[in-house]
Amino acid sequence: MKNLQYNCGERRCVDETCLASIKENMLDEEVFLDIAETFQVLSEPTRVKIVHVLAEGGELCVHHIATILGMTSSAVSHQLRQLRNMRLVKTRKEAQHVYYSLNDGHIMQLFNQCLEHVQE
Amino acid sequence: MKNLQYNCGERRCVDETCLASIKENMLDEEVFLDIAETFQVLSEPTRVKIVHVLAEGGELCVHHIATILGMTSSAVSHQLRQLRNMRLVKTRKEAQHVYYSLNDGHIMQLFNQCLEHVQE
DNA sequence: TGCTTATATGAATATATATTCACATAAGCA
DNA sequence: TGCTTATGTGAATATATATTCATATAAGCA
Repeated sequence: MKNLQYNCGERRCVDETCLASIKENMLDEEVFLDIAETFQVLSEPTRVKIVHVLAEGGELCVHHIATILGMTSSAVSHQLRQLRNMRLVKTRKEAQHVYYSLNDGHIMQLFNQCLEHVQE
Repeated sequence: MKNLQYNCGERRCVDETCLASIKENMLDEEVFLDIAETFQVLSEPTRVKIVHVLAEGGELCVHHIATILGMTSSAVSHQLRQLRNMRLVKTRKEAQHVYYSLNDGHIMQLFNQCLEHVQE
């Protein structure tokens, strides 16, 4: 796999040959969609907060998350579905409760890195 | 600064004392907004593509970016404004052209990390 | 000076999506 | 069995935002 680590532009590139070469090096449309989708998960404050409280609480049911955030269970449940679909959280059912917890994955790495940056 | 690296939930937490403690450990609203805003920049395929072509081309004017992506200059310009506002790109004016290039920063680290994950 | 190109931007439109609301299901409990 | 609580979800609403369109400005050029 080609190394695609990106740095700041040191190169200068304006001729037609170069433009054609950039066009050829375009990744599949799907890759761009995947990247956008990944960032999209944490592009919403509510979902960011949910991830944070799960990191703090370890395992929490919908009602508790909603209480902590001061939101309705319904709103939280809708957002949890998205986090579930993106495998950012996992669930454990116990009686009438559904406990949510973080599902270790790539996105948590991004989250941690972003948190560090923001807190600098 | 408190260490806030998050792992999967090994802890179990359901009692009221614990809930109160989580509430106390909530970060400032602004932190959650900052994180969401950071991820928001790359949550859109067009902006992801622009970052990619700038990484390939080094320095490109609006028209060239638009040509490569098959979009109007206007649409690209609108998106570039957002990337500019978030300091993800920088500009250099030369005659009637405005050359855009990546502005090394935190978000590019996130971008590279995400690209790696997606390509696995 | 007039014409073309490059860029930027406000307004309008189209689309995506967060939250609310109403409601359904399932479990515990009196 | 009824009542309450926990969760999930479709539809409606409200809001955010991507793209288009019209237009403005600035630079190069005939």
